[in-house]
Amino acid sequence: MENNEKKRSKGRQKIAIQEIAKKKSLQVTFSKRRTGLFKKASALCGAQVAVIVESPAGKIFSFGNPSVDSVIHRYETGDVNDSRKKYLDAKEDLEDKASNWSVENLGLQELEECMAAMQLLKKNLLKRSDDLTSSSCDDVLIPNMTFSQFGALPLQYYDVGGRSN
Amino acid sequence: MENNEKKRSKGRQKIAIQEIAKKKSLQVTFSKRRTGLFKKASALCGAQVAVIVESPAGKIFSFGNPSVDSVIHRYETGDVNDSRKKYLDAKEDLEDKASNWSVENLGLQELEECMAAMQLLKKNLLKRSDDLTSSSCDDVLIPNMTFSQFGALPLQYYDVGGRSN
DNA sequence: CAAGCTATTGTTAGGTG
DNA sequence: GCACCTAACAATAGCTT
Repeated sequence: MENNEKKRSKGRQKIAIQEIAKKKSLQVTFSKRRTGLFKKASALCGAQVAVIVESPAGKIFSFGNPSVDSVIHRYETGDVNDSRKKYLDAKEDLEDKASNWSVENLGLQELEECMAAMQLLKKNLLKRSDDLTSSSCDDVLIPNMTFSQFGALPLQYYDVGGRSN
Repeated sequence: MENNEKKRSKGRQKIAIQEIAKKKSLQVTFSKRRTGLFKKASALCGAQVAVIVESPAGKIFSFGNPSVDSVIHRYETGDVNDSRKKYLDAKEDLEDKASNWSVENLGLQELEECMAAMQLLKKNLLKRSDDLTSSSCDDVLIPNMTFSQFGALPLQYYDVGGRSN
C-alpha cells in the first residue's frame, strides 16, 4: 500500500472514448455490465423482477425473481389476482386488525376474526411459498454455457428475499 | 463550498440499519432503485433488453429496448431466426470476406460473392430497421400514471443506440 | 484468458428546500 | 411529494497476471 511496493494495476482509466469497442472488448464490457444489471435487479427489495437481455453476439440471458416466466405472465395478463396479491391483502388486513386490537380487550367475536385472518395469512403464505421456489438465472439457447458468470456473484444476490416481516 | 457556507445536505448517511424500511420509505427506495435499474438496462451497449418489475405495492413497471414484447417473444420462442440474427450473420460473413480480400486482387467470382454479401447485409439492415422503431418505457396496469419518473432521465438513456457501425 | 486489482466513475440513502 | 444535494457506497474500464 505504501510507496515501497509497485502498483499491480493502473486502475480504471480516466475514460477512454465513447466509440465502438473492438468487438472482443465490447463483449467483455457487455458481460460485465450484464453482471452488474443482474446484481442490481436482485437488490430490488425482494420485489418481483424479470430481466432479459440479448448479447451483442445474439445470445439471450435472463434473470428472474421468483422466475422470469411468472413475472412475464403477470406483465402480459395483468393478472393481479395471484397468490402474492392475496398474501398482501391478507397481511394488510391482519395488520389493520392488529393495530386496532389489543389482546386484553378481545371479545370472542374479535378473537375469531383474528384467528381467521391469521389462518388466511398462513394459507396464502404457504401458497406463495410454492411460487418462491427459488430465483432462476438461466441461459436459454445456450445449453452448453456454464454458470460461471453467475457463480461469481455471492449467493445472496440470488435469494428470494424471503425474510419474515 | 468553504466553511463560510452551511451544508445544504448531510449526504448519504453511513448506513443505517439493514432492517425493513417503514413502508413509505420502502416505496421511495424502491422507486429510486427502479430508476437506477432502468438506467443500467439502457446503458447496455444498445443491446436488446427487457426489464419488468413489480413494486412493493403490486404495480408493474417495465422498460424495453426496442420493446418489452419483442424481447419477451425472443425469450419465449427462442427464435433466433429473426432479422437481427440474419443481420449479424450477414455482417460477420461480409467482415470475414473483407478481412481476407483486398480489392486489387478480387476476381470476378469473389467480386460477385462480395456484392451478394453486401446486398444481403443491406436487405437485413432494412428489415432490422423495422424492428428498431424506438425504445419503449411504459407502465402497464397504471393507465393514469405519468412519465415523470422516467422523464427525470436524460433522453440518451432511451435511444436505441442506432449508431452506424 | 478468466480472475484479480484499483483508480475513477456511477449510484443512492438520507436530508433539505 | 418532487427535485435537488451530498457523502458514503457500489460498479467498473482498463490493466496485470
